[in-house]
Amino acid sequence: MELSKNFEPQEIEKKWYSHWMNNGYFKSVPDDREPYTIVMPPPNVTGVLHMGHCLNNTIQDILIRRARMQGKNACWVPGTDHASIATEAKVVGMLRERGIAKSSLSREEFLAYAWEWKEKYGGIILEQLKKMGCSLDWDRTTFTMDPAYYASVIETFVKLHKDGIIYRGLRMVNWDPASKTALSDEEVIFKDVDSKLYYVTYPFADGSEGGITVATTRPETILGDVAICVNPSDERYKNVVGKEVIVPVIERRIPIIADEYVDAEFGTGALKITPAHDKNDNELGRKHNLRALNTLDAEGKFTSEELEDDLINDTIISYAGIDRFVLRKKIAADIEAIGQLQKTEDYKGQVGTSERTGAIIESRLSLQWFMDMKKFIATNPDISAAVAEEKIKFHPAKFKNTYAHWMNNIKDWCISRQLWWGQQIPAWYDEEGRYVVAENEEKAKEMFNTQFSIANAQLKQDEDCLDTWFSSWLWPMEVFKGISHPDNEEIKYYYPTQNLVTAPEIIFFWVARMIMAGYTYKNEMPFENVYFTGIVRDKQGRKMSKSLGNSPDLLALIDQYGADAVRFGIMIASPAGNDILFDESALEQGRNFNNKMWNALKLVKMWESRCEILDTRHETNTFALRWFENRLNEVRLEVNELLNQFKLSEALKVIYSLIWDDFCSWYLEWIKPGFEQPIDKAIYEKTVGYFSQLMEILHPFMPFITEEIYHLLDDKKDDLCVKVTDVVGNIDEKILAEATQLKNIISGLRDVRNKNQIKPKETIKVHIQTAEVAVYKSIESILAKQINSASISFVNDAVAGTITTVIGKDKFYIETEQPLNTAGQKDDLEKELNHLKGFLTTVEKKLSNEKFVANAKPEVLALEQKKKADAEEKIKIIEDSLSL
RNA sequence: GGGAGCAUAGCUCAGCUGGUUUAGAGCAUCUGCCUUACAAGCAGAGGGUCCGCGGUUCGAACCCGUGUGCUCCCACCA
Repeated sequence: MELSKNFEPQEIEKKWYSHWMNNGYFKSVPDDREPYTIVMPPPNVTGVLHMGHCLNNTIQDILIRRARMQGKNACWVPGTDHASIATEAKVVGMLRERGIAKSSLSREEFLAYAWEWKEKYGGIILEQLKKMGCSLDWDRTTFTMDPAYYASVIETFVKLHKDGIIYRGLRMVNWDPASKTALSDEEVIFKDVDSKLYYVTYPFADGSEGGITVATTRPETILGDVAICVNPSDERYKNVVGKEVIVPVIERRIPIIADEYVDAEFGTGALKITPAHDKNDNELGRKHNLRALNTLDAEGKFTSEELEDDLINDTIISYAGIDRFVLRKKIAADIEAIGQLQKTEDYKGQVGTSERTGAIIESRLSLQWFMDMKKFIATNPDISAAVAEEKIKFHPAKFKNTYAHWMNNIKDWCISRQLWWGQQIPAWYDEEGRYVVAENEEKAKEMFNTQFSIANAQLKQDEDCLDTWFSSWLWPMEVFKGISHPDNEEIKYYYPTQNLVTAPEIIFFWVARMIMAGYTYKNEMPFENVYFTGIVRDKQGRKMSKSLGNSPDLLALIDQYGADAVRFGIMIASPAGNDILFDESALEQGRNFNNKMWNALKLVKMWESRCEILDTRHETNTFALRWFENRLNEVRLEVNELLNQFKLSEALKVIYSLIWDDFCSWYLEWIKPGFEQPIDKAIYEKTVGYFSQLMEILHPFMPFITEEIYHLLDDKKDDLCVKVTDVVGNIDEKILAEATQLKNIISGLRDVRNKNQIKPKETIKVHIQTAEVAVYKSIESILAKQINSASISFVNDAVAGTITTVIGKDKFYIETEQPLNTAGQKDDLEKELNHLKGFLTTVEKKLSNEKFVANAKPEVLALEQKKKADAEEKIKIIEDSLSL
């Protein structure tokens, strides 16, 4: 069979993915093997594949393929997340483009559009993962709004409500005026902004001279002011506490009160209190029994609905419907017009923004559903202990602290969203606003009957739906129906899962909450290890984003370089938890690696028809065989160890070097027969075996090319994808050391050739002066071939008229036609000599130090003595050479 | 404001509990090669005050202190 010049991934990748699928290799059913489970972090249905997914899923695929090859029952579960707020925003946008307003639709009509959208776009990302070679059990694909999943979320809500952990209450929440919904604290992102501090004077109500000046960044909230607060120990304001002042524009009389909360150092030391629009103000308001007057509607526009009639004047009527940021400037101008704006100052502050819409968050008093997290985590001490005690291991471990800190400062979780796309809150209200929480209307009616003695109540379900994360926290259980059908065979077999691979950004959103849910509902951790990936950035270290246009099209990259090369490129420089700087040159390196292996295959295949049973050359070649076998085993142990520690990119580097350097550059060259010469059959067969093993080790990282080469090497019945790896045998350290020495000699003598400008085709003659002639017997012919030497002989004395070099403890005399560059040789030897002398000095210094000799461990001391002896010996050899 | 982490070759990073040859790899660079698997390649080479300063120690890239510069997380001082 003719092999193409370079590796051509496209067809081969397609071929193998369908082969693996047709054979059901990714499918898992419980059996008597040890399970190895990963649940994929479900991407949003709105998503398309980007570099972050690529990194994340490549890592998972490496782990799961490795487990499969370790003989475990590997199960990797795919799925998608309904992503309540993100998806709803997309659907609303899509409708707007079609000229349909969400407000013109009923809930049912809107949801019909949303499902239509989900069916159309929701599966795209999963299809893209197949291109990357991800070995997911597709039959298990789960969606967080599948009927059973939906029911399990509702059931969880009902249970937690019954236990008094979920409650409904009027609280200050983070309000997103763009999507008109409440958000949890985690969904608010604080950003630095340049703003202004406005100094506004409130005149005294009794008409006395002056007034009190406050500094505020938000003049628009003045309309909701109910008090001015100062620090009780602030001398400046001692006399005014208890007095009343007039709020500018709205002309409301409000008291001056005192509270320790106020920082006398900030601004003027006087704080205006707006309980309806600020969390801290709200607390102060409650403490001091103040009203909360809301002046902004759900979209962040001014409304006078909650103001008392007598406070509404013409100016205020003219504010109706004005957006908060326009209003800010307008009110500032109006206050300035009446001479009560003292000054404005530039101010650097922070504002909270919505993670999804980017809108600036309003603190808003709102009736929402909450989870009492302190109470919840107190129900099971394992929730806090699991990570600290490393029952659940974080990689890298530094995220333990982050987790612990969050747990210790946990706040109530606002779980209701004013959205339709999601699990609708199972609370049922009658006309008088009484409510019960139940799985369905029928049960709700029964409850109304027992609780309120109302038969056949007319009930209406809560309009709102639940936070997306209130469903995804059940993911590792419910993908195996562990909530909807507890104690089924699958959940018993697959749970707890082994690994979670995810981004540190969602440690609170998701990881922490899965741990809580896992311990609560299964009394068991959801996963043993959490591998936190870094953020994929561009070459300059910038986050990849649509607006910067620095986010490459992954599918185009796969087309261009092949999936294996992309996987290689993204993995080669991505240690756990570190950001990765994505550079297309890494993909080139991956593609080049493909070609390297492909060409090695071509070389080996060329020999296939030239196999003969040969005795000549065989003896020295056994050195290459014995060495490579041991080297292979050595690396297999090392890779195994690295993978156990989740050092994936380290492992890949080691394998890369094993294949490129050890196998291609050294081993194949050592056993390579001369031009059109036959190769020994035994050597050929061993080589095919080694090559197959190399493909086996690399397979989890680069599944397609390895499977292809594995099969092209010889006629194999099995597939690499499901091959179970053998145990590594013992390692012969002696031969590894001898090979290292041989490599050093080859490189050293090649360097001599280079420096003396001996042309590659020109042969040399080498005379070796060594104490260990026997060692050279097995490597002699390899050495001769590798340095293009016509002959190798052993001598006891210097050979005149040759180039002399010292490698290790042996001297080499090189006979050549070239004129001798004695000066250059001398320089090199002297350089080496200086280095050794410097080294010897440091060693001698140590050894002559009494305290070192007294304190150092015996093996350290022995080592230093050996270093000294070695150095002295080498120095002597070089000095001998120099004297010639 | 609180906490965590990082700083090693031009770039990206290894270097585990202090001693293994006066620091390693990949990429990039330079030199020589179209050598019969591979120029997307081969062979070889150069390149570092291990961020600064101080300390502990017989011995520090590694431990401690301090300064500088980055990064991230948490926290609504209006």
